[in-house]
Amino acid sequence: MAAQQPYHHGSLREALLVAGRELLAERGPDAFSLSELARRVGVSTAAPYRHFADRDAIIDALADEGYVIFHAALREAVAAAADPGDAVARIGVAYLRFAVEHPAVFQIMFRDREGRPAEYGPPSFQTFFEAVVLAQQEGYLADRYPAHSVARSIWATLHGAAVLDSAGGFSKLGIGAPLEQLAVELLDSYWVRPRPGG
Amino acid sequence: MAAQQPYHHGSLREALLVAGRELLAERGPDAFSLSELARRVGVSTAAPYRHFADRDAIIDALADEGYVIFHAALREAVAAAADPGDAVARIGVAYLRFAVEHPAVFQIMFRDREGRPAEYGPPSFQTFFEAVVLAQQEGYLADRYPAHSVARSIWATLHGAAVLDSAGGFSKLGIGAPLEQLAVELLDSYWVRPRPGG
DNA sequence: ACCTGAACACCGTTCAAGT
DNA sequence: ACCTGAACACCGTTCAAGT
Repeated sequence: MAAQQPYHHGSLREALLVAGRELLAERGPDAFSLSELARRVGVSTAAPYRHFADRDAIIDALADEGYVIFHAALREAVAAAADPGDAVARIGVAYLRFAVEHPAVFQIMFRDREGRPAEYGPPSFQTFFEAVVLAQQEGYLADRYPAHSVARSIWATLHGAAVLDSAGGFSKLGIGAPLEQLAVELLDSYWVRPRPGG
Repeated sequence: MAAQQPYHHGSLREALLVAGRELLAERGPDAFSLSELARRVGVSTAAPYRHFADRDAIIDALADEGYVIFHAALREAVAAAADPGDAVARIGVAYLRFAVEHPAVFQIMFRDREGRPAEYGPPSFQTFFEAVVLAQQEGYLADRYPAHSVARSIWATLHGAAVLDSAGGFSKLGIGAPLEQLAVELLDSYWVRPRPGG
């Protein structure tokens, strides 16, 4: 029911991102086609180049959208937490949930890329890091190593689980436990005193 | 100095795998081109299809080679270990080292794929699992959760660290510590009694 | 049985030309 | 300023034809 498109699309950049989000979710990062995207938006294959440098630039823009959603999810987890230990635990669940619910976006967020190395999705890691610092201070997490080291270990555990799980690695072992239970088992070894409700 | 190739290559399958290993290491999985591979081996672009169903089949074959090397590395780690706790610790170092030394192969080994879900690189996970069982029995690892759960958590920690590190995530934090030190910090929380030499 | 040559559909990217 | 049309180099894959 869209009206006949005028020669100038008007909000092509927006339209490319909206349709791009869908295309990425449908096809995954590897099969994400710029030509297909242009076709869906009803524009020539050259048109997107007026708004993005190349294919990678669009994917990066979609990754940026992912960082925003991801970061919001982590902040919600912290906001809902009863105390610093609970905050770390809830971030764990949120991390896994994000990876399962947005597998393609999750993949591009942490992919390696020339001039844009896979990062921790800052400022998300910063949010997590602060939660770890507080949890250490409250005695929930060991302080044998500095906070950045502990944060890195827990982050790696969550990231590894997210990658393997979203890729089907865990289901291979016949484990279909809910994310909450998985998160509890994954982080179990890090607690040095019981969490509230743990 | 290669002699003029006869019409029948003779060992094309082998040659494709050898050159494929190189091409994969040079370009990474995404830019791995079947045409380029055929060109390097000095054969028409259609020739590889006599030996592999498609591009994915060659990459899968290269992943299989990766599994073999990976598995050998884990077994060497176990063989060199002083006891079950040390075996788990050494597997950790071997895991990280493999990811750093063979980043492209590591990526395709654990990639998601239709009909070939990313797995733990069995039988490598089995080797690791057995080491965890023994380490639990010897009291090095907690037995609050069953061995498969503990093994999964440690595996996730190593996998996450390997992915983030080989993608440049860790260097972002300015941490250039050697792999051995990184492995020690990553696995620190899992030990419930000191390892030999820990 | 194994490989070539040529073709097809698709892709990312560029650029002169249109509005 | 923004978009089209047509082109280029490249890709994966297929298939009749060659040895």
